[in-house]
Amino acid sequence: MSEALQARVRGDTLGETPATAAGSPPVSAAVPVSRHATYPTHLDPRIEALVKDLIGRVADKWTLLLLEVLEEAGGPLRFTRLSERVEGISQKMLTQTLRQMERDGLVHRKIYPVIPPKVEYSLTPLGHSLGEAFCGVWIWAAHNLDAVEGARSAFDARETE
Amino acid sequence: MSEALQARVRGDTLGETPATAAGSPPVSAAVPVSRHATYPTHLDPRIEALVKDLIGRVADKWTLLLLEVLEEAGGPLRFTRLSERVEGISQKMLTQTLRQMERDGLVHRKIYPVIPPKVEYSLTPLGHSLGEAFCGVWIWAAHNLDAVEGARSAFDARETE
DNA sequence: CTGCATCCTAGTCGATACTG
DNA sequence: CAGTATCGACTAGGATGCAG
Repeated sequence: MSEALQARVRGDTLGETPATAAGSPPVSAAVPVSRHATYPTHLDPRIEALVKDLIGRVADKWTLLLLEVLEEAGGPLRFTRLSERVEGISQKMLTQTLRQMERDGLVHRKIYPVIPPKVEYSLTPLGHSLGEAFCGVWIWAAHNLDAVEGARSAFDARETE
Repeated sequence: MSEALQARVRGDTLGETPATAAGSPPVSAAVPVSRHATYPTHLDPRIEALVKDLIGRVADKWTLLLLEVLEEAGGPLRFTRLSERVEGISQKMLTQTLRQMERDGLVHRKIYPVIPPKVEYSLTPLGHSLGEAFCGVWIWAAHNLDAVEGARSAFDARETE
């Protein structure tokens, strides 16, 4: 899923996109979920590719969960607190995901040079805005859970017959 | 990101994922209602889990791409057309993703009993609505590409120093 | 044309052990 | 406490070959 990303990270020339919104106002969020049949990304196939890539990365399971936990917490959380709240995550994945999110500018990592170590993680404005953007999907999911469950049952029944 | 899904589809027991199994009515556990107040899903931790799961599945790379291609096409597309438009997808993944989406009620599969075979795929209203929900994320991604790129460069530079 | 079955590999995740 | 390092299990996903 991340070939393109990898390429970009490595420095390959894949078009440095100057931008989608160079001069536009920063991250206004309010989940626009618009109505049109066509997508808002017909700008440039290159940008589209990057966007897809970005989405793919950001739509990772743990990223999503961490995003929500941090959003929910409303403030900084320490490593251990996070691992407690995100049930089922291994500390490896926690570290890894946090690093990625930090790299992508979604979370801020504050280190207190004390013993024992203390590190606090919090959402950056960017991270927060992403959380809001996902709100639409979140709502969709909550709203259409039954529909999906139903479709699935129907499908499985059809298969089994 | 979709291990859990795969597992469930296969019928494995991979502890963790709550019983979402297709036919069985949701297990109503007497779980304390959660405490947060910021997200739109503070309905029930159970639902939250399902929603997370659902999102995890639906946020898959190929699903996203197919969703967009179908959305963009505005009408039914044949298997081969799809494979042409979603660059880089193997036929295995195409079939697999399509099946999953069909199972989840996102796409409709119309088979013409002719020779050679002809099958058309189109978005169901549910699938279309999901596309719209993702619109917010899509916009966020397009809008914040540079921010993320920047954050990443900065991060990498910091690491390298 | 559509799509299932098979094989095979690269990457991913989890558990464990160790350190500043 | 907050990680890093390592190893092993698992599997997503590409390539091929075949069938309806």
